[in-house]
Amino acid sequence: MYMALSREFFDRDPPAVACELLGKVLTRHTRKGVMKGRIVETEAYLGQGDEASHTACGKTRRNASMFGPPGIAYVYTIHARFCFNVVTESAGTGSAVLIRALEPLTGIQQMRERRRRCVARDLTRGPARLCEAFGLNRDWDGWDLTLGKRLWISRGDVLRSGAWAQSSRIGISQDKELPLRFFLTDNRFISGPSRLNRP
DNA sequence: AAAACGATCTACT
DNA sequence: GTAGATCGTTTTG
Repeated sequence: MYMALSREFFDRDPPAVACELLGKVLTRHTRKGVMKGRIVETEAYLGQGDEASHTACGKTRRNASMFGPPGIAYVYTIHARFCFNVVTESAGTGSAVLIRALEPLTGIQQMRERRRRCVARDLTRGPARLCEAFGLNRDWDGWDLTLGKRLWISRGDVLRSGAWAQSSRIGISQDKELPLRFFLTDNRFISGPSRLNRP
């Protein structure tokens, strides 16, 4: 069967984890059955030195779980929606990877029920959209994703070399461009490329 | 207590 | 491509 990713997998620098999460499978079991989605887009947030990270200004009630051990979830609200991250590196570092888009695999009916009136392609294309489809909210903040229980991430397909690409971070003003965003090339469920900065 | 803000989405052009 | 919605969290007075 499919094994949950280990704590060691997440106990590395965020860009490495963000890159290798591509192709992995997010699974959630509910009373209605199982939902699976292939991770196709991610974004790394470094620790406290990173201006764009929620932990840049230290620990608050909202971001507390981001200072926890690697492999636990950090779920926060933004614009009346939720976003789902996985904590990376050792406890106290404050780094994480944001899951930006999934390719729906199984349990699509269940996802559609949570996301009425949306076209199939938009079901899980975007960080807040996938949270709605999977029913992820602040209740999941701090959940240990290495346990392989009701919500976890397992190995997916073996990716051929060059199946992924990286780009600069968007949506934040910085003096330097950082290669922190990753996505599977030629996947129709990524949200990024149409919105990325181009020369 | 009030105001400002944000790792976004939808609808519409 | 973008204006407007939406509301919890943090910051400010």
